[in-house]
Amino acid sequence: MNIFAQFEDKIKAIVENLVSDGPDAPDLSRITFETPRDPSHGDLATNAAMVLAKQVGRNPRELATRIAAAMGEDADVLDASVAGPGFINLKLSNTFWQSHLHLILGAGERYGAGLVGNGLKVNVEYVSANPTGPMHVGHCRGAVVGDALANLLAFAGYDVTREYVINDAGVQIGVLANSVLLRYREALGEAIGDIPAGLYPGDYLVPVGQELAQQYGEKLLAMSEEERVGIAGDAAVDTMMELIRTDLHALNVHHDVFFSERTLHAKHNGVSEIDRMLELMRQRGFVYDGRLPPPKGELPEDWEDREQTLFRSTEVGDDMDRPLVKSDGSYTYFAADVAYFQNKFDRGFQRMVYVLGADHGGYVKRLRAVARAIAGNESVLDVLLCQLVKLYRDGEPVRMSKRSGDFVTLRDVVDEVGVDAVRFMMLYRKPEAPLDFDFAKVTEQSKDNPVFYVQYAHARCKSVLRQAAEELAGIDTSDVALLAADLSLLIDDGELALVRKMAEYPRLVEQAARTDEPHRIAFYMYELASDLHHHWSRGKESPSLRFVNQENAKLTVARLAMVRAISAVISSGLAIIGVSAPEEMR
RNA sequence: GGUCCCGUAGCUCAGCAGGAUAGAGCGACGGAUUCCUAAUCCGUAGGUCACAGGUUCGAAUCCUGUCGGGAUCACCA
Repeated sequence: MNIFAQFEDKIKAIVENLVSDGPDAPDLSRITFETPRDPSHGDLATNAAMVLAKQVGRNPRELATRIAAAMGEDADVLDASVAGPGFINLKLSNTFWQSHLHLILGAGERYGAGLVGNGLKVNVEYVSANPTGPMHVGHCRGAVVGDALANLLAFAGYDVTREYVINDAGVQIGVLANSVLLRYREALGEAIGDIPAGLYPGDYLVPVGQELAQQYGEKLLAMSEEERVGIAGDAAVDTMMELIRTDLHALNVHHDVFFSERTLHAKHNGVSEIDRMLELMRQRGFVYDGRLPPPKGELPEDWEDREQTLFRSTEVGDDMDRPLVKSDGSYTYFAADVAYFQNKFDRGFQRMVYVLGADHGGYVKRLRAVARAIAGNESVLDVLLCQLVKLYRDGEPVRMSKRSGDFVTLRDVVDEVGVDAVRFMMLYRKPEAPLDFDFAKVTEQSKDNPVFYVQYAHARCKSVLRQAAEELAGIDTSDVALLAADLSLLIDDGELALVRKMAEYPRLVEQAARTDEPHRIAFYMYELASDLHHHWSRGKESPSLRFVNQENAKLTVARLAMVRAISAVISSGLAIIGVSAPEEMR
């Protein structure tokens, strides 16, 4: 339990006694503890009196005084005072913070873990880039955010499955296959000239064509169109997925399941998963045959009014019903997605998270409708919409087109800027804010990237531990020894402030997990690093505050214990972000 | 035109379940290095939280509307 919840429980017990004479039980849910912005207000502040005053018809300050008096009896509370409109400020004893530090040390990198998830089965789907080429820089954000979110949820106690959907069933795979076949003919010695419009021109398809030429010789040319395209498509998708996996690993992004969309289309005894889903939904009244009203405004040129198979998503919150079958008789992507959601539901996931780019914003209502239709409510669904990354080079916007083969790959960015810097940057702003990414600027100024600031703090902690071992003969800096340190020697306010900062971490993890906001971890890491650097520099002016004190081994060990705790928290947070925690930076 | 996201310091962005005097980095200016890593620290300057209403003890935060920017809008994925 985090210390805020701990004190909330304490105060609720007190409050229940104080106001139990009323007719209705008061609503205590809005009572919270915060760390006051101004440290002179104490360690913790609560709004309890103000929240309750109106409910029970009493003066907030009078109520606060009575609650504070009771709170002051608590062994951990040094002082409880009333301030402002009815805040109750608590000053906690040094003993409390010292014993909390002991608790952090005992938990180590698991401090703050496992507090909210309850083992709930969560599916996090992210990246899912089309297997038609290497990943470009635009995929970067969703990949990092999704991966960090999965790390965060797992840390918070959820049973997380990380999933990637391979869109290997649409028309783009046919285009890809034909693009590869062109490269195949090229490999056989044919002059192909310019790549025709409508096909993928990228050089990355050249090896696939060569591979086909080597494996099949000229045999493919003699095959039927369908067979040839099938073989080329399979080969291309396999190779592209290899590329993508390699790129993802370079970005330290990992998935548990690569789910092929084709499996939803594959017939077993003449029936596919989509067929079955459609039948089920038809029975439940969500699928019908009908006509859609034409789009508002200007009619698309190729608009045809026809009867088609529709999903009754208006029934469950969407703006319009959605087509499930295209005019050529094949299923729409949406049909596959409904079946895919059903598939996840059948696999027992209690919560489905989709990490999508902002260009999919219009898709969210549809997904909610699907969740309602299949799971009965939309609370099982969480959509994290990442705004797009605008890429600049020297202040000029970079135009990218996958069609023309002209784009900055994710790999280019990772190789030049470094995984740690890229990941931290992607997480150092909330996902719903647009992100400007100047390639040249990031590359040049990588030293200014906040990731190094945090990593340096971790390296500093490790450095202190090494230094102490060198300077004090016979000192034991093992975790076991530090856990046994006499922490009551830590009485400096700067030291205790660091413990207070660390004590915020478990609640932060809870909130970040609850709101799907991994970026909060990154910001907290920066703050904790800042606090450490600040305290460190105090040792320059006051040598008595330095962690390593050659005259006092016991004090040194106590301080090392605190340093060790900080390194554990930073290391834990960086692991969630997916950034390395270096032992030294030189 | 409909829907979704954004609007906070010169720039890039935080702001925790509505809480006390709105924060950080960069940029600018001024300082700190015989001392556990200066990849660091300290100080100064800089704000009508887009605008207008509403909810309440209290609003950058919640609701409504307006303005501005971005994304998206049958049969693509």
